[in-house]
Amino acid sequence: MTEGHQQTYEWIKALANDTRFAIFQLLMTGLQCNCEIAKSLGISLSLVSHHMHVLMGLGLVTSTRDEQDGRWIYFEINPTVLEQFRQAFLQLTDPNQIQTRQPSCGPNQANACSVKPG
Amino acid sequence: MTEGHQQTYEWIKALANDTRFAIFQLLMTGLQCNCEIAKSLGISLSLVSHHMHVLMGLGLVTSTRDEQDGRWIYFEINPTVLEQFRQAFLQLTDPNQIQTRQPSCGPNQANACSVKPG
DNA sequence: AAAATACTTCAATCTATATTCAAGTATTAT
DNA sequence: ATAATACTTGAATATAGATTGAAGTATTTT
Repeated sequence: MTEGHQQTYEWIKALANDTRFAIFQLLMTGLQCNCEIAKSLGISLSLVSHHMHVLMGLGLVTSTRDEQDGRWIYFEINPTVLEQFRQAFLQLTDPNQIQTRQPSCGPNQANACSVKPG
Repeated sequence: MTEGHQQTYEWIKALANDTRFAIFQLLMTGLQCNCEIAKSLGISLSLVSHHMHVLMGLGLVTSTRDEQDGRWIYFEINPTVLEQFRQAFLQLTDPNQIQTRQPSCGPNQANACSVKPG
Protein backbone atom coordinates (compact mmCIF):
# COMPACT_ATOMS: atom_id res chain seq x y z
CA MET A 1 0.00 0.00 0.00
CA THR A 2 2.54 2.52 -1.13
CA GLU A 3 0.08 5.32 -1.71
CA GLY A 4 -3.22 6.20 -0.22
CA HIS A 5 -5.10 3.18 -1.42
CA GLN A 6 -5.57 1.56 1.96
CA GLN A 7 -9.26 2.41 2.11
CA THR A 8 -9.80 1.23 -1.45
CA TYR A 9 -8.15 -2.04 -0.55
CA GLU A 10 -10.47 -2.50 2.44
CA TRP A 11 -13.50 -1.97 0.22
CA ILE A 12 -12.18 -4.43 -2.33
CA LYS A 13 -11.60 -7.06 0.36
CA ALA A 14 -15.15 -6.53 1.56
CA LEU A 15 -16.46 -7.56 -1.85
CA ALA A 16 -14.04 -10.45 -2.21
CA ASN A 17 -16.19 -13.02 -0.51
CA ASP A 18 -18.98 -15.09 -2.04
CA THR A 19 -21.54 -14.19 0.58
CA ARG A 20 -20.73 -10.49 0.84
CA PHE A 21 -20.55 -10.12 -2.93
CA ALA A 22 -24.03 -11.63 -3.18
CA ILE A 23 -25.31 -9.40 -0.37
CA PHE A 24 -23.84 -6.39 -2.12
CA GLN A 25 -25.57 -7.30 -5.35
CA LEU A 26 -28.89 -7.69 -3.54
CA LEU A 27 -28.47 -4.32 -1.88
CA MET A 28 -27.65 -2.75 -5.24
CA THR A 29 -31.22 -3.55 -6.23
CA GLY A 30 -32.47 -1.55 -3.24
CA LEU A 31 -33.25 -1.73 0.46
CA GLN A 32 -33.48 -5.20 1.97
CA CYS A 33 -34.66 -6.67 5.23
CA ASN A 34 -32.13 -8.99 6.85
CA CYS A 35 -34.38 -11.99 6.48
CA GLU A 36 -34.97 -11.30 2.83
CA ILE A 37 -31.23 -11.53 2.39
CA ALA A 38 -31.01 -14.69 4.47
CA LYS A 39 -33.80 -16.28 2.46
CA SER A 40 -32.44 -15.18 -0.91
CA LEU A 41 -29.00 -16.54 -0.19
CA GLY A 42 -29.97 -19.52 1.93
CA ILE A 43 -27.88 -18.44 4.89
CA SER A 44 -28.56 -17.91 8.57
CA LEU A 45 -29.58 -14.61 10.11
CA SER A 46 -26.49 -14.58 12.28
CA LEU A 47 -24.29 -14.87 9.22
CA VAL A 48 -26.14 -11.98 7.61
CA SER A 49 -25.51 -10.02 10.78
CA HIS A 50 -21.80 -10.82 10.77
CA HIS A 51 -21.33 -9.72 7.18
CA MET A 52 -23.40 -6.60 7.65
CA HIS A 53 -21.07 -5.67 10.46
CA VAL A 54 -18.18 -5.74 7.98
CA LEU A 55 -20.02 -3.79 5.29
CA MET A 56 -21.29 -1.20 7.75
CA GLY A 57 -17.86 -0.90 9.33
CA LEU A 58 -16.57 0.24 5.95
CA GLY A 59 -19.45 2.65 5.48
CA LEU A 60 -20.74 0.88 2.40
CA VAL A 61 -24.03 -0.06 4.03
CA THR A 62 -26.31 1.60 6.55
CA SER A 63 -29.09 0.09 8.64
CA THR A 64 -32.43 1.44 9.76
CA ARG A 65 -34.88 0.04 12.28
CA ASP A 66 -38.54 -0.25 11.44
CA GLU A 67 -40.45 2.82 12.63
CA GLN A 68 -43.39 0.85 13.99
CA ASP A 69 -41.46 -2.08 15.36
CA GLY A 70 -37.80 -1.52 16.17
CA ARG A 71 -37.03 -5.20 16.19
CA TRP A 72 -36.98 -5.27 12.41
CA ILE A 73 -33.90 -4.04 10.62
CA TYR A 74 -33.34 -2.96 7.04
CA PHE A 75 -30.13 -2.47 5.15
CA GLU A 76 -29.23 -0.33 2.21
CA ILE A 77 -26.22 0.90 0.28
CA ASN A 78 -24.77 4.23 1.36
CA PRO A 79 -24.64 5.98 -2.03
CA THR A 80 -22.10 8.57 -0.87
CA VAL A 81 -19.56 5.95 0.16
CA LEU A 82 -20.34 3.88 -2.91
CA GLU A 83 -19.43 6.88 -5.03
CA GLN A 84 -16.18 7.34 -3.08
CA PHE A 85 -15.40 3.69 -3.71
CA ARG A 86 -16.04 4.10 -7.43
CA GLN A 87 -13.80 7.13 -7.69
CA ALA A 88 -11.04 5.51 -5.66
CA PHE A 89 -11.19 2.40 -7.81
CA LEU A 90 -10.96 4.43 -10.99
CA GLN A 91 -7.90 6.17 -9.63
CA LEU A 92 -6.31 2.88 -8.56
CA THR A 93 -6.82 1.42 -12.02
CA ASP A 94 -6.21 4.56 -14.05
CA PRO A 95 -4.31 3.38 -17.14
CA ASN A 96 -2.68 6.79 -17.57
CA GLN A 97 -0.36 6.12 -14.69
CA ILE A 98 1.23 3.18 -16.52
CA GLN A 99 4.66 4.39 -17.63
CA THR A 100 7.04 3.04 -20.23
CA ARG A 101 10.01 2.03 -18.18
CA GLN A 102 13.08 -0.17 -18.18
CA PRO A 103 13.36 -2.76 -15.45
CA SER A 104 16.34 -2.23 -13.17
CA CYS A 105 17.56 -5.75 -13.87
CA GLY A 106 17.96 -8.09 -16.81
CA PRO A 107 20.94 -9.32 -18.84
CA ASN A 108 21.93 -5.82 -19.98
CA GLN A 109 21.61 -4.15 -16.65
CA ALA A 110 24.44 -6.18 -15.11
CA ASN A 111 22.32 -5.44 -12.12
CA ALA A 112 21.44 -8.98 -11.17
CA CYS A 113 18.70 -9.32 -8.66
CA SER A 114 20.14 -10.38 -5.38
CA VAL A 115 17.01 -12.05 -4.10
CA LYS A 116 17.76 -15.65 -3.37
CA PRO A 117 15.23 -18.14 -4.75
CA GLY A 118 12.99 -19.62 -2.12
CA MET B 1 -23.66 -14.25 -8.65
CA THR B 2 -27.15 -13.66 -9.91
CA GLU B 3 -26.11 -11.80 -13.02
CA GLY B 4 -23.05 -11.84 -15.18
CA HIS B 5 -20.64 -10.52 -12.61
CA GLN B 6 -18.68 -13.73 -12.15
CA GLN B 7 -15.68 -12.40 -14.03
CA THR B 8 -15.79 -9.12 -12.14
CA TYR B 9 -15.83 -11.06 -8.90
CA GLU B 10 -12.76 -13.04 -9.94
CA TRP B 11 -10.87 -9.84 -10.70
CA ILE B 12 -11.89 -8.34 -7.37
CA LYS B 13 -10.70 -11.44 -5.53
CA ALA B 14 -7.39 -11.19 -7.34
CA LEU B 15 -6.83 -7.74 -5.84
CA ALA B 16 -8.04 -8.74 -2.39
CA ASN B 17 -4.71 -9.94 -1.11
CA ASP B 18 -1.93 -7.86 0.41
CA THR B 19 0.77 -9.20 -1.85
CA ARG B 20 -1.21 -9.15 -5.08
CA PHE B 21 -2.57 -5.69 -4.37
CA ALA B 22 1.00 -4.45 -3.91
CA ILE B 23 2.13 -6.24 -7.08
CA PHE B 24 -0.76 -4.68 -8.96
CA GLN B 25 0.21 -1.24 -7.76
CA LEU B 26 3.80 -1.79 -8.84
CA LEU B 27 2.69 -2.94 -12.26
CA MET B 28 0.45 0.11 -12.58
CA THR B 29 3.65 2.16 -12.61
CA GLY B 30 4.89 0.17 -15.60
CA LEU B 31 6.67 -3.00 -16.65
CA GLN B 32 8.54 -4.86 -13.93
CA CYS B 33 11.04 -7.68 -13.80
CA ASN B 34 10.07 -10.42 -11.37
CA CYS B 35 13.05 -9.77 -9.15
CA GLU B 36 12.31 -6.07 -8.99
CA ILE B 37 8.94 -7.03 -7.59
CA ALA B 38 10.46 -9.52 -5.17
CA LYS B 39 12.95 -6.94 -3.98
CA SER B 40 10.41 -4.12 -3.69
CA LEU B 41 8.03 -6.22 -1.63
CA GLY B 42 10.56 -8.30 0.24
CA ILE B 43 9.13 -11.59 -0.93
CA SER B 44 10.57 -14.68 -2.58
CA LEU B 45 10.71 -15.23 -6.31
CA SER B 46 8.55 -18.31 -5.98
CA LEU B 47 5.86 -16.28 -4.31
CA VAL B 48 6.03 -13.71 -7.09
CA SER B 49 5.66 -16.54 -9.55
CA HIS B 50 2.61 -17.92 -7.75
CA HIS B 51 0.81 -14.63 -7.67
CA MET B 52 1.68 -13.86 -11.27
CA HIS B 53 0.07 -17.14 -12.19
CA VAL B 54 -3.17 -15.88 -10.64
CA LEU B 55 -3.00 -12.45 -12.24
CA MET B 56 -2.11 -13.87 -15.65
CA GLY B 57 -4.84 -16.51 -15.36
CA LEU B 58 -7.33 -13.65 -15.14
CA GLY B 59 -5.76 -11.83 -18.06
CA LEU B 60 -4.86 -8.80 -15.98
CA VAL B 61 -1.13 -9.29 -16.51
CA THR B 62 1.01 -10.55 -19.35
CA SER B 63 4.59 -11.73 -19.32
CA THR B 64 7.38 -11.39 -21.82
CA ARG B 65 10.76 -13.06 -21.90
CA ASP B 66 13.89 -11.05 -22.49
CA GLU B 67 14.80 -11.02 -26.17
CA GLN B 68 18.50 -11.53 -25.61
CA ASP B 69 18.23 -13.92 -22.68
CA GLY B 70 15.00 -15.88 -22.36
CA ARG B 71 15.68 -16.72 -18.74
CA TRP B 72 14.60 -13.27 -17.66
CA ILE B 73 10.92 -12.53 -17.44
CA TYR B 74 9.03 -9.24 -17.32
CA PHE B 75 5.46 -8.55 -16.32
CA GLU B 76 3.08 -5.81 -17.25
CA ILE B 77 -0.58 -4.91 -16.99
CA ASN B 78 -2.76 -5.89 -19.94
CA PRO B 79 -4.46 -2.55 -20.60
CA THR B 80 -7.32 -4.10 -22.56
CA VAL B 81 -8.34 -6.36 -19.71
CA LEU B 82 -7.77 -3.60 -17.21
CA GLU B 83 -10.25 -1.49 -19.13
CA GLN B 84 -12.75 -4.38 -19.14
CA PHE B 85 -12.32 -4.64 -15.39
CA ARG B 86 -12.95 -0.93 -14.96
CA GLN B 87 -16.11 -1.01 -17.05
CA ALA B 88 -17.39 -4.13 -15.31
CA PHE B 89 -16.76 -2.59 -11.91
CA LEU B 90 -18.60 0.58 -12.86
CA GLN B 91 -21.55 -1.51 -13.96
CA LEU B 92 -21.50 -3.58 -10.76
CA THR B 93 -21.50 -0.44 -8.63
CA ASP B 94 -23.75 1.71 -10.82
CA PRO B 95 -25.90 3.68 -8.36
CA ASN B 96 -28.69 4.03 -10.94
CA GLN B 97 -29.68 0.42 -10.45
CA ILE B 98 -30.59 1.07 -6.80
CA GLN B 99 -34.37 1.06 -6.66
CA THR B 100 -36.77 2.39 -4.06
CA ARG B 101 -38.46 -0.73 -2.84
CA GLN B 102 -40.43 -2.19 0.05
CA PRO B 103 -38.96 -5.22 1.77
CA SER B 104 -41.15 -8.30 1.52
CA CYS B 105 -41.18 -8.65 5.28
CA GLY B 106 -41.58 -6.47 8.35
CA PRO B 107 -44.38 -5.85 10.83
CA ASN B 108 -46.84 -4.62 8.20
CA GLN B 109 -46.16 -7.28 5.67
CA ALA B 110 -47.54 -10.06 7.91
CA ASN B 111 -45.03 -11.91 5.85
CA ALA B 112 -42.75 -13.02 8.65
CA CYS B 113 -39.46 -14.39 7.53
CA SER B 114 -39.44 -18.09 8.02
CA VAL B 115 -35.70 -18.38 8.37
CA LYS B 116 -34.89 -19.84 11.75
CA PRO B 117 -32.17 -18.02 13.70
CA GLY B 118 -28.87 -19.76 13.76
C1' DA C 1 28.22 -31.78 -22.97
C1' DA C 2 28.42 -29.86 -18.40
C1' DA C 3 27.64 -26.21 -15.40
C1' DA C 4 25.50 -22.10 -14.14
C1' DT C 5 21.71 -19.10 -14.07
C1' DA C 6 16.81 -17.70 -13.83
C1' DC C 7 12.54 -18.98 -12.99
C1' DT C 8 8.58 -22.49 -11.90
C1' DT C 9 6.22 -26.16 -9.66
C1' DC C 10 4.82 -29.11 -5.98
C1' DA C 11 3.46 -30.45 -1.59
C1' DA C 12 3.45 -29.33 3.24
C1' DT C 13 2.38 -25.90 6.54
C1' DC C 14 0.51 -21.83 8.18
C1' DT C 15 -2.94 -18.11 8.63
C1' DA C 16 -6.75 -15.29 8.13
C1' DT C 17 -11.34 -15.28 7.99
C1' DA C 18 -15.89 -17.53 7.07
C1' DT C 19 -19.25 -20.31 9.19
C1' DT C 20 -21.84 -22.39 12.89
C1' DC C 21 -24.45 -22.59 16.93
C1' DA C 22 -25.46 -21.45 21.52
C1' DA C 23 -26.19 -17.74 24.50
C1' DG C 24 -27.28 -12.91 24.90
C1' DT C 25 -29.70 -8.35 24.20
C1' DA C 26 -33.36 -5.33 22.77
C1' DT C 27 -37.93 -4.47 21.62
C1' DT C 28 -42.75 -5.36 21.58
C1' DA C 29 -46.97 -7.88 22.95
C1' DT C 30 -49.81 -9.96 26.51
C1' DA D 1 -44.04 -8.32 34.86
C1' DT D 2 -43.68 -12.19 31.68
C1' DA D 3 -43.29 -14.08 27.46
C1' DA D 4 -42.48 -13.84 22.75
C1' DT D 5 -40.18 -12.08 18.87
C1' DA D 6 -36.25 -10.29 16.14
C1' DC D 7 -31.78 -9.71 15.85
C1' DT D 8 -26.70 -9.74 17.69
C1' DT D 9 -22.63 -11.48 19.82
C1' DG D 10 -18.96 -14.63 21.07
C1' DA D 11 -16.31 -18.46 20.84
C1' DA D 12 -15.25 -22.79 18.62
C1' DT D 13 -14.58 -24.99 14.30
C1' DA D 14 -13.96 -25.27 9.46
C1' DT D 15 -11.99 -23.84 5.17
C1' DA D 16 -9.86 -21.50 1.52
C1' DG D 17 -5.95 -19.82 0.05
C1' DA D 18 -1.21 -17.69 1.15
C1' DT D 19 3.44 -18.80 2.19
C1' DT D 20 7.53 -21.63 2.35
C1' DG D 21 11.26 -24.33 0.82
C1' DA D 22 12.95 -28.07 -1.77
C1' DA D 23 13.08 -30.09 -6.16
C1' DG D 24 12.36 -29.40 -11.02
C1' DT D 25 12.58 -27.21 -15.77
C1' DA D 26 14.32 -24.17 -19.29
C1' DT D 27 17.76 -21.32 -21.10
C1' DT D 28 22.29 -19.73 -21.66
C1' DT D 29 27.27 -19.88 -20.95
C1' DT D 30 31.64 -22.17 -20.96
